[in-house]
Amino acid sequence: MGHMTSEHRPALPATPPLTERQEARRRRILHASAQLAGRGGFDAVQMREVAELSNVALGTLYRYFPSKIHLLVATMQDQLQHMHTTLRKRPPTESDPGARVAQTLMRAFRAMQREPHLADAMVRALTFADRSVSPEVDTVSRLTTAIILDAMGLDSAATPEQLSAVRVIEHTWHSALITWLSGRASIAQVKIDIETVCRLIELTGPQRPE
Amino acid sequence: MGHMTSEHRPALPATPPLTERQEARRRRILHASAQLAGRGGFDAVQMREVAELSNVALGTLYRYFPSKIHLLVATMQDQLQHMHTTLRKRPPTESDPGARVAQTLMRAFRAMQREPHLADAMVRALTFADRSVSPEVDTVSRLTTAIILDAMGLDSAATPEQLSAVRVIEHTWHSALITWLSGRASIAQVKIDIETVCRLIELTGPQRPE
DNA sequence: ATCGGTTCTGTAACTTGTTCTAGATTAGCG
DNA sequence: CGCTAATCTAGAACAAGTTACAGAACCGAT
Repeated sequence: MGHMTSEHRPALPATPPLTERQEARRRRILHASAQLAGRGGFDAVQMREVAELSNVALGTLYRYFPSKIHLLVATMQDQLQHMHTTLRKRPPTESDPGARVAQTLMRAFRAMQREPHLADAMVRALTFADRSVSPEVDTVSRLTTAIILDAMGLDSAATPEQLSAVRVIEHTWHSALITWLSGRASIAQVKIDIETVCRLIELTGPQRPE
Repeated sequence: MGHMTSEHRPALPATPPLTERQEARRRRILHASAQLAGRGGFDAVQMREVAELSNVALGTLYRYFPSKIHLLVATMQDQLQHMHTTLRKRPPTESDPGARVAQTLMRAFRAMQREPHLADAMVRALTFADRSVSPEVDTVSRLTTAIILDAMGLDSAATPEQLSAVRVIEHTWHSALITWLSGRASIAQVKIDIETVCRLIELTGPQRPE
């Protein structure tokens, strides 16, 4: 009896609909994860502590998130959603697409500077994830791409070259974050790297001026 | 007791000279690490196995490499040295600096395709490393920079802009590798990303004012 | 309200990175 | 050579991620 509930299954193996209590549990878990991560970074997110803090048994935690990496990547999804809606409220002011992307990424970067431990936990999990987490990491990647494309302010679809540039920007964004988080690059350095890579956008097949 | 010779300096610099047997032990450890990594990637490098395979006690292994991450980053240093000398023997044939860098990185990439498990172990360790491994990761970064600068064929010193471009290329290189290793990007995709980012070099010519 | 299957809980066990300890071995030096 | 300090070995012990399992609680359908 497949009713017509809003159920699209393009990718994931049909997430069974969660009851209210289950949704609440999921929330509590993600909240506890972000809280612990914000306090002490990747290492401070200990599965036993997450379970206790969210009033859930350890086994249940693992039923919701099959590994610590899954949990932290899901936490990043959550935070990115917030970031995306926040950024949409105040679109970048620059006129150049490249400059707009750089401005947006620097805003995101400043948000991370406010919670460096949380950023550490999420980014480390993201880059450490192996194939078993690919779908979730891909979701994060798509979110990041959406944020960048938003910043570019494209009316029409992006060209393949532009998409390549966006992917390179994402690469630089993640890797620059890592070097900053591990203390091997300064904030100024990250800024320069972001601005440098955003110049790629100017190079690519620009939207034809009308 | 307190002799003038540097004894247990908590800091980085002066590695006390190793005896021959110690040098041999270090070699055996690195060899065992690469061997296990080549077989099954990051997870297959288990400290107890490394110790046994290199005929060294577990405590000794930890004296030489204070963590699994340190060990794998050192393994990467080792492999990169090889790669550097190998690449030097056959410099890139392209004429454009950007194309030369892309060609060189694609060669390195093909080498990794021959040992994907080893690449996995090394790259995952590199990006997962925290502050305690910063000096070692920095060494790897300097090696990579040297390879890229070599490929550019610079006679004189690079300009700051060029150095920024090189850093962005490094970011892209690492991150693209990760997406490939975790199965989220194809080999062709990585190639495109490398070629895309290498276009930055053309932008930053030292003898080009505009 | 009751039944049957699923989910959740509490807890123990297992895995692997890391630390610690006591004794054997080695290196450097007079 | 013989001494002393450093290093190495073997093994236990600890920490945190992960798995396993028995019983309680919950959900949906009858």
